[in-house]
Amino acid sequence: MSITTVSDALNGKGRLPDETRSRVREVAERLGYRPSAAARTLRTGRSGLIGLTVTTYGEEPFTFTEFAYFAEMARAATSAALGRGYALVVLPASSRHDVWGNIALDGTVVIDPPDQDPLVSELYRSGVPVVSDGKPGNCPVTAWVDNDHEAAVLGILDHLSEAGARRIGLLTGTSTDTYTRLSTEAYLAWCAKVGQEPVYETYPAHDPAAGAVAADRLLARPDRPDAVYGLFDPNGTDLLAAARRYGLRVPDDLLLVCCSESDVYATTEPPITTLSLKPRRIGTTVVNLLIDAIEGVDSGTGVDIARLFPPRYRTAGNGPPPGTLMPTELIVRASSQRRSPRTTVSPPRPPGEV
Amino acid sequence: MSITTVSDALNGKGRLPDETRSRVREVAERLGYRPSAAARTLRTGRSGLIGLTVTTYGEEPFTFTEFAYFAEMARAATSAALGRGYALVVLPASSRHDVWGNIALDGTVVIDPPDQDPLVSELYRSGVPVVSDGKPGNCPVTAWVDNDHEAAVLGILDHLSEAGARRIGLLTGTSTDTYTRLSTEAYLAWCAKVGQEPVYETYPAHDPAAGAVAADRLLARPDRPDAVYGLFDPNGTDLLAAARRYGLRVPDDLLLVCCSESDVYATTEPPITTLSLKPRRIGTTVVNLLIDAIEGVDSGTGVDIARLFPPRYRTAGNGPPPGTLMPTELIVRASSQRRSPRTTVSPPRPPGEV
DNA sequence: CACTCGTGGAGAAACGTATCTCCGAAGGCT
DNA sequence: AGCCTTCGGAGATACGTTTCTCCACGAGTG
Repeated sequence: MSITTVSDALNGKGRLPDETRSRVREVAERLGYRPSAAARTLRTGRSGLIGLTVTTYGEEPFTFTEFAYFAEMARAATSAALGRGYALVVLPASSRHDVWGNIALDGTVVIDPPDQDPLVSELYRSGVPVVSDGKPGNCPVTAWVDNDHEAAVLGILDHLSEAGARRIGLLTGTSTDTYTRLSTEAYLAWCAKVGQEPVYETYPAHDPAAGAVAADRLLARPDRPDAVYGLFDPNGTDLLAAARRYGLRVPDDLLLVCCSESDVYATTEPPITTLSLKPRRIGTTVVNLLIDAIEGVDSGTGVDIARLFPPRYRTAGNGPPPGTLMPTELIVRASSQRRSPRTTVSPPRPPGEV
Repeated sequence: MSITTVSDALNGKGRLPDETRSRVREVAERLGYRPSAAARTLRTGRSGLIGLTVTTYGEEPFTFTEFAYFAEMARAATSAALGRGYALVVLPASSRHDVWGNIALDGTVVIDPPDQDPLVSELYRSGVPVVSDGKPGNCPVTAWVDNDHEAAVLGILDHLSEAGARRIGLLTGTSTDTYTRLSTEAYLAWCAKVGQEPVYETYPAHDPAAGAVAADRLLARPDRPDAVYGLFDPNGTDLLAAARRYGLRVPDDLLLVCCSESDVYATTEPPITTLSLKPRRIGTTVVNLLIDAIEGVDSGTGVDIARLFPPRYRTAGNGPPPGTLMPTELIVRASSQRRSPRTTVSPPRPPGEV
């Protein structure tokens, strides 16, 4: 009885009679044998570990559960990874460098990497697949997934227009992440197209107190908007409170929409129309894309051709990394309708239209 | 130039002149050399990885961000681990068994393990340190941390009594986790002591809709309480809504306290008194205890004696595992005071009093 | 009989690190 | 001069897998 035989028996490889396999398994069970994950990782080059990197705001070590989006996304990602036999390691980009170096990762998910992120560049250079949530600016990534923020904003603006809005304002952030940038750009482009003067206020999105102040500023302007879209989760309550202070009725005097994953907006007075980014879909997709890349699966055909080449040629593809745009979902409630206060949900567009 | 020299130079070990060290480091830098985490783990037996296990409710893969408590606790735990050079792997207890086996963990944090949890037993038997959040029933663990739930409940009941409550009700859960059990027992003991008939309703805490129904049941009883403590985060809003339906004014007709980490209760109408379990403190403590155990540090003296014995003798201590009770914090708001509506915060007791 | 072929299994190398042991050389001491 | 000590570094081994190669043996085949 050799080591080879045991290994083959436990892994279902080699050519062994079933009798030998079961005998080996029985003994292993009796001994309480557990294969060494470290040795297996060393030998196979696979750890079964995926990094989940979150960008950090402010001084907090990391804020990944601050917004419901991150929490939901991380949950879906963990779940999807587990389902395919991988586990997730939460690793803020700001972690001590030695922690990053001490962990064997098969791949990494990065959430909204800043342009020229040195961490992402280094990972990519060392051959670790990187899939980003949020269209990357200049980072070289294996693939990326993002919502169609432009379409989402345009859809909301059109929706508000149809509800009778004449001057639509925006509550947006000061940071330069993709979400904020694309959404704001889409707003400005829409304004240019329809000939409306932009009316917006910005604030540091990571500061919960600043949101209320910014909402107040927006409604205090001389060119006060008659409809507002708030880019961040707490904006709905902030705007509602500000509207009350100014004696504005929602939706009669002010139409309101905000981006949020929270269902508290179903029970506010009035209920507020929200845009959902569907973080669970994003998380699942990101992880599946990453694992496909790790395992060298061409997700189109299921057949693996790239695997026949040495690993270093895998990521040599020139041209932009493949991206997937995922649809958002507008949950229409009373705050954005002057006619019928009934809640309706827009059918999500099918994914894959880049 | 040998492998030994390189290893020593990079790790700051051995006796080498500084000149050699810096030369080696420079070449390593130029080559973009990164040591193999897998090989290091194999050789040293340390992976730098800590498992974070969450018990699962219902059919959802895992619900660890459902309650703010878990989210906060996990965040603090991740942060504390990172600060000491470890990373956290989120691993639901219900994960496929092959995932557990495939990861080299230096230790595991388990959140509220059920009695006789086979997973915990196996980990403990294989020598992996296990620290639990929540006093374990019959599980053999290395150490545990929990809030002083009994003291917390008694404190709340006294607080409500002092505010004038004559009949205090409880909204509790059907599950048998430590938190629910200890809190409910403390309530019943208090009732027995002061001679009040217990008035409580139970519901499956993982079902968000069931909470509102149970709150309604509680206030619909013929022996309707004039004060209620709700054990779970959403109970505050549920009870408030139920009180409105029955035309009860808070705090005039009904005093309200619930356990929550959310600060939405500062802005409800009226603001609601909450009990905070201080999950960040718990998460930090749990992780530090675990890492102390991993590194064989006797947290009392800083001197390591146990390390001198073979590892298998480390956990052989008989007697109950060491536990730490952490204080809670009662944030008193208008809902539990008939006199002064000003918010006050009780001073937290110092930790370490078991 | 000589051969091929399939079956069951053994041997050994390799993954990349950390560490234990040992060795030569140079300098200081008696 | 001989010996001890310190310095700087080389060699070898082990960690526990996976996997490639190879071997022995028996059965079938021409």
